[in-house]
Amino acid sequence: MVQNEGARPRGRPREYDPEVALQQAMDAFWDTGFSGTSLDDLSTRTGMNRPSLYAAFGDKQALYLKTLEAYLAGRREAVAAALAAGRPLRETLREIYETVLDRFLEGDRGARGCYLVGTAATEAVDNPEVREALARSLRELDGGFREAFSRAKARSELGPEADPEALATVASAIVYTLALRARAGQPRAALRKVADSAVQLICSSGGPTRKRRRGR
Amino acid sequence: MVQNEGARPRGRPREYDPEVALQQAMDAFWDTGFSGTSLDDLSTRTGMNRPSLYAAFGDKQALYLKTLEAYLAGRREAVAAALAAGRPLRETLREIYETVLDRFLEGDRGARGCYLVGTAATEAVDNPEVREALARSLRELDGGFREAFSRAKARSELGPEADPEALATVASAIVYTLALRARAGQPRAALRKVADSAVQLICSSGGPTRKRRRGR
DNA sequence: TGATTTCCGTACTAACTGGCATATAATTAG
DNA sequence: CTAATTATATGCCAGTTAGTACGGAAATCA
Repeated sequence: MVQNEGARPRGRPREYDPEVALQQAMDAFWDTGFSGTSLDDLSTRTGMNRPSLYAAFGDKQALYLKTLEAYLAGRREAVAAALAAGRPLRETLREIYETVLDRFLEGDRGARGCYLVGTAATEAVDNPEVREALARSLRELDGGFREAFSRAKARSELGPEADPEALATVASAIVYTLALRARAGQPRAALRKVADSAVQLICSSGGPTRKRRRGR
Repeated sequence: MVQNEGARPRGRPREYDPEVALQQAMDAFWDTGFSGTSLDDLSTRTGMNRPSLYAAFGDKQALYLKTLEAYLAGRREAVAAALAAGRPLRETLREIYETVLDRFLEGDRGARGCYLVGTAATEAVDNPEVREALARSLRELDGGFREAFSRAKARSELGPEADPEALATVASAIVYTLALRARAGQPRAALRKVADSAVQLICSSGGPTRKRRRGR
């Protein structure tokens, strides 16, 4: 709302908050995909009329790409926060999965899973920019998990034979399967069980030097 | 082509093969999703004009649901074949992943991953029938893997502590991550590495009674 | 006050959408 | 041959699509 130093810009003030509107546009795409969401839908959900949408975000594809970036930025932040806490591997993984689940299960019209899985995957074949965003997203999540496993290994929470790269691909695969399962309507309890099984499998792998810390 | 006992049906013969046309329609949806594929697209890809499409498969959604079922049937068959061979767990898993990868990487316009992940996931929030098909698909694949792990456990390829249910969710998660990665453009070698890491992790879990059969 | 800047709202366009009515072609039955 | 049957082909429909032109509204600046 307030601009630089409270100095309002020159002309008629906007009646929307660009960040809020972007989030609302994302919600719309999240429910019905890129192709399945019309400008009328976007207009309704954001409360902006089409010319304003254009002025603010460009055409439909540009708007969609901006929502993708916003989503990625949010996830990046969440993963970084989980890593920064510096807690044991098990807890870090659990926190990431729990955070992710919260996000996947919200939504007025039912659980929607991961935004990328639900919308970008469909568009990726035909649209190089979306495909690149999807690829970047996969690399980022892999990287985050790899970092977690590397640290755990350095702290001897994992044995010397543990392969952070390999564990990271499995750990991120769990995120995507949770996304799909959420979208298919599976209840939270089932999803949590999936995550817990995976944490168990991952943390009890990689050699004999594992810590046997059961329960929370 | 040939009908029952060579007896041709009454009127003008069709100029298309329903099975081939269904496959072609599937290819179209696979590339651009349900909403992103128009009846014109379908008409072009199948070589059928719209009235023929309607007569053969019903409306767009009915056609799409039929392609989903066909895809599921194909995958069911492939998994059953891999299980029926009765080979060691490692080899069974490897075969399933290799089969799946072949399917995910084919396509004129680039790798397309899993049909369900690429198309049904997007539609699942808004469309109960698609959501149900997606849920069914997840259950089926989980079930197939569970069967594989149960058998392996019975043959002492896995230790008594191994949990077939938990392993199955991880194993199927790998399939979906392969689908996403393929769709994001990752090369076959990278995908194979993902699969191999997962096989390694899965097969070397679950207690002490594991067979240490390295390499092929 | 009036000029300037920025944004909003209506209404429009040309193209495309899913679906269907109708006419015609190709085949079998008698 | 004619009638009946089944498929294809053309073309239309009303509704929707993404995108834009244009005039008015709301603010600042002088």
